[in-house]
Amino acid sequence: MTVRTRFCPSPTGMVHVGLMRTALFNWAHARHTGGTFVFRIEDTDAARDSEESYRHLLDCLRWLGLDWDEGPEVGGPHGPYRQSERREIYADVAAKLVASGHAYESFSTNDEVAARRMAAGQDPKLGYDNADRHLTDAQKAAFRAEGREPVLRLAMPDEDLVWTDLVRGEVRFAAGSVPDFVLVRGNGAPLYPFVNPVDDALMEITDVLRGEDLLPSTPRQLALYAALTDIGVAKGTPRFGHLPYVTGEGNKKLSKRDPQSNLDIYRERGFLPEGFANYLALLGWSIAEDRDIFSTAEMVEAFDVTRVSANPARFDLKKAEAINATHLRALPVEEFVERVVPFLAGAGLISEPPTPEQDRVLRVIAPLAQERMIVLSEAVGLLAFLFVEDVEIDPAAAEKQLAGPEAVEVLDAAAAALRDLPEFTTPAIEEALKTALVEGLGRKPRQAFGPVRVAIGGRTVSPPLYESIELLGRERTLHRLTAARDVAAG
RNA sequence: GCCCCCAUCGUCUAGCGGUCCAGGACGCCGCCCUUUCAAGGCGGUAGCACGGGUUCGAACCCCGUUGGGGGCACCA
Repeated sequence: MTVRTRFCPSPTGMVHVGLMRTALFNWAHARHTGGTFVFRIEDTDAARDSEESYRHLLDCLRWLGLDWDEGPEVGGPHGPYRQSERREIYADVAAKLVASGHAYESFSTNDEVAARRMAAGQDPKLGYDNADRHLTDAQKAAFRAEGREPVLRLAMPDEDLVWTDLVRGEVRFAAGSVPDFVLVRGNGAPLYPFVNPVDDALMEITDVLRGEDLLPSTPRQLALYAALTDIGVAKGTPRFGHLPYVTGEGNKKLSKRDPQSNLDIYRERGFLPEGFANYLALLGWSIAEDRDIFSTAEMVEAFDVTRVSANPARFDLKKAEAINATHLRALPVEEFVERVVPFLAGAGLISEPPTPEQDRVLRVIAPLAQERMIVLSEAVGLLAFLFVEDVEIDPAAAEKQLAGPEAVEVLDAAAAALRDLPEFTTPAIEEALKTALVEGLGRKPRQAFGPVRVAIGGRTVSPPLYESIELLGRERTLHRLTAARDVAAG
């Protein structure tokens, strides 16, 4: 039987990195096995769901490079793929469950349940006591007469609930440890623990990979599946695999509150989709003993759910950055330029698309910039000096490099050396500056080039100096040298 | 309180009974290269939570302890 996995988020608020990891694993599992990846939107909570969040979810999935075979905007044989459009289905299945005796009407209020447990000397936290399982028609009529609206509960079987988890092996819950749970609210609204398995069954999902937080609800789903299979709605029970948490500082599950959990910040900083996917994959999975850099295609090739680790993984920004930097450096120059343009344009440094001159400059500087960046947004600070008329000199850099007569002397000598240079090329510039500053003034390279760098780039960190000067051109270079000289002279 | 999950360097992990006085990566610390910052090269630091078994032999299997995490809604 071919594998069918699914990703079924609810469109509420921001997109969580842990959620994306779950999507990635489901997708990779489907792709590795030649199966189908289904995308379904669980928008049954009108109060929290939003259209904007829905769109954003699709956008994030596509950004990461995860395509779906069935789902919103692509359709498929099991649609619709938004739960808000599937209401009648749930009502129909619920009715069948009641008719077949798997589900029943329950009138007890929480207070009544708690009171009964207390009276029996039990902990009220034990939950529902299955008291309404065998209500007579007369009793039900009496409750209705009081104006009560029953919820629908599933009658749990009296046997251990066991499954072989794809990542954890055998997991067992003792018979009687899970109370009959609510499928449909008193007002007729179907609940998540009901609609989720119903949709999975109808969409013929074979492998459910989801967060560890849902592990305790699996026994209920097993029971539901058995009932659904009995009434012909499901063809059987899927395999389950519970993925470990992605945690933040202090081993706590990365919360929605934690800014670190928002995928947007990584996109905005300029993580590459393949770099971020690579890091996400490392959260619970490894491709080989001595390797951790790989493409998404290589992940698909090697992915095996069975080898996913069961222990929680801490999200480590430093490592994520290191992985991304490696991918960034491996990018062909053309592609690097293409990806960096939106960031430079967004900062107002270049136009989009770049002018021919901007493009020329970018192509020259790209390989030099590429190897000293970890995320694309850094290009803005690193390359701004090439695309403006006058640089703004960073005060800290000025204080460090543009203070006193020594700096004035260096800047004057540099200007003099470059003013009448016959060929304004990188080797000629290097030669001229070394001659003038190192030999001429007897300065150590460090002292000689520090002030020049700040004059040119406005900061102490920049791409290689001579290349930068050539790209800048004689006029702007001399102008900046003079401007910096004035700063140094006080 | 009840139920469940997890346990190898600071972090992510490899290890699926002998080839492990435990391998890789990030981080950190040195050194080299060097016009800055990086990158790159070389080297270093650091770990099988504890206690019992099983076995000729355990990081690997079993039990317990401890520690960490999660779930117990007419939310998803």
